[in-house]
Amino acid sequence: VRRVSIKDIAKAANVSHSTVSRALGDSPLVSNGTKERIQRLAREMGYSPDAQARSLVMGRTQTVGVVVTTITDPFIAEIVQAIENTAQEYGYSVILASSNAEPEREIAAVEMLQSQRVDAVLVTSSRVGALYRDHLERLGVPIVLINSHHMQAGPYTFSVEFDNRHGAYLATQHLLGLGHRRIAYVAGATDHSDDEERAAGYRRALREARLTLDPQLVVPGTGGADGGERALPVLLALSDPPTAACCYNDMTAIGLILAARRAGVSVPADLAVVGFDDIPLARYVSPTLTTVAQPMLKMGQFAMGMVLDLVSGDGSEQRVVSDIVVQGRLVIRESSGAIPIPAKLNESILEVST
Amino acid sequence: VRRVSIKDIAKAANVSHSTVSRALGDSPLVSNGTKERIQRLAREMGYSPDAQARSLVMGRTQTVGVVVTTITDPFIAEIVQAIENTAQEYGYSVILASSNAEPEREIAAVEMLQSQRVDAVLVTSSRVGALYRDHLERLGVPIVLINSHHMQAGPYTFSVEFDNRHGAYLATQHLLGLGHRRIAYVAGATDHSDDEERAAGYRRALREARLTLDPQLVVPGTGGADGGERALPVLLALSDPPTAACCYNDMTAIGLILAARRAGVSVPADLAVVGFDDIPLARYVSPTLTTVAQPMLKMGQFAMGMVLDLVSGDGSEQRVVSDIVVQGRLVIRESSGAIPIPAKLNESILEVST
DNA sequence: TTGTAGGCGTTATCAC
DNA sequence: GTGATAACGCCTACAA
Repeated sequence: VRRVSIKDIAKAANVSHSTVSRALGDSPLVSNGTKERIQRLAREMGYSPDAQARSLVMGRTQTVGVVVTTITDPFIAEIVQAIENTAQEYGYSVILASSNAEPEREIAAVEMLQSQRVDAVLVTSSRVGALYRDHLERLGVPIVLINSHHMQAGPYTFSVEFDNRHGAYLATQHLLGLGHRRIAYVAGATDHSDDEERAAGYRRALREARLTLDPQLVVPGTGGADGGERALPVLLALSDPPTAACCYNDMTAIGLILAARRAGVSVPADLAVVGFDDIPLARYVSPTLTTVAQPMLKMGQFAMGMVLDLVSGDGSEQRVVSDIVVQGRLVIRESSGAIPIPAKLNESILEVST
Repeated sequence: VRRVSIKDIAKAANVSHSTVSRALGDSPLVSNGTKERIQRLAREMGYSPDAQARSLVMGRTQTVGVVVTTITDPFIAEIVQAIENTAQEYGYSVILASSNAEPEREIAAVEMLQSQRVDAVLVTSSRVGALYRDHLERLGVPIVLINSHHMQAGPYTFSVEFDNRHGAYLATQHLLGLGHRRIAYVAGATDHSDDEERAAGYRRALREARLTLDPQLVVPGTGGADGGERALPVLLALSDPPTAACCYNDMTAIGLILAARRAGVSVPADLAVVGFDDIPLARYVSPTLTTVAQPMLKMGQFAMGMVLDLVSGDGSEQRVVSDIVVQGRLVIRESSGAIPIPAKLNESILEVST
């Protein structure tokens, strides 16, 4: 059962295949009569255009590549979902490639996407190594980095990033507003730039409140629940222990809360806790977790939007696309001890020119 | 900066483009000298083969389509991850299409995949409508349905399914083994075949234990946490309330546990609870949740493995591929009141011929 | 308004 | 061993 091509339709309609091509493309150069006849015929014969053949002559595939570390990360999944939705809306297909954070697989993925001649590449949450960056740039197609810290923008590289600093600032400010003066910061993995940015937001909030930074209140973590669990005894052992803790992320906060419960420390009465990320779990732990939510949906939409801007037109003109920084939103739940009023703050977008 | 093709390499190497094609394909028909020379040249010139052009002549794209309702579902994400990993391993690319469970988008997705000329399609967790099935079959490529209840296998359609019945049987048996005699079943959404199968497993376990089925012990739910929350008062109001509950899924179980805590009912002392699915949350609620884990990784691997079997060869011979049914594994945690010994039971595979 | 011819980047089938 | 040449399915000048 061979596939039906425009030539088959041409034969059946007694016209040339170019006429069929035009009719299916709804060209004005073909009479309405034959146009309808051909379109009906195409439908009846079960014609499906061959995207491969089309891109070969058109020079664009209407396809984008999405590189993720793992689609298993709920964060990334949400972003990819948004990307796919917008892509579909504009007639683009999405090729998914996961790297498992292994450099060699990341490179293999890029090469695969290159062979597939994708019109653009979107990369999420990659700690882009210099070497990898070179491979990306060599692609010769626009690249949009999402929450992937790129040191310097290349000619093809653009970015959508989350404002970690401001997010942590909001979280800390929230605790300050509740009257806390001894506020700890439980960090994530060391030398992770996300963590550094969040720590900076924490410090800024304290500075603004004219509090001196007590280095003892900043304890290391891991990014996982164990980090929070190990942090609790360290904090309790302090001569002047904190009454609140701002955590690198939700899992750290959850670890801290679990450890507190076991130690008989009441959250939020004895220790108020805020997390970061708003993972699904956050609304199911007890107490439910106050945290900073990232607008994954928007980030995906913006990223794909940038791609669409970049690939539209014939590519000759210089494109004017700005990097984007999105702001988070504080989600107040039980763990911080505030009256849980669904807050909807600062869900604005800050644009930064390239 | 035009792309470099084999013709460009041919010019640079003073050979014909066919020789280049052969050299790059590592054909034995070309002398080692020129072969190496050409391959080096290709690398230096930054050549990347054009998958479009190749598939056009080869008749296969080395590409599969994956249709999901939403990649946001951690379950589906895990399966897709496994699919992508195996696909990558065998040199296949995956095109992702999400339907949001909307029929029209599901059809649009299938048409897109058809235009992309994917070699096969994998569908996860779709409640495949008859209409949709027709569209799928019309594709003319093998289709593997994962946890998508397909009434009857078509010539191109194969399946990988989870044994819901056996899973619920295991869960219920576990509660029986702990001495419970009044065991409730909190259902999911009505007319969902997963739920029906799980309920059947529950009934079977009770029957085998020579217990009469009390219809009052089977209460409706929603599939979400609210279903479990609403179930609790219904169960407590019974003249002879249950001492244990087997839930349609983890979210239902978690809802039940949350409601129990608020009502002062101790879990597992007053009410033992088991869930189904082993979502990430299950190990973080308190008490941690005893549940039935589905081997998502395996399901993805099997599914992609079937695809590889189906597309290998020249397609002329009849393929012998069996539908697959995978078994779950009971994960014993705190909520059922058993001593939490990591159990590794029944992780076997049952094959059913097509 | 329609048809003819060429080409997109490959691989495959012939000759030489 | 290597080189012409013809596909694959589509689009698009150019010609009629």
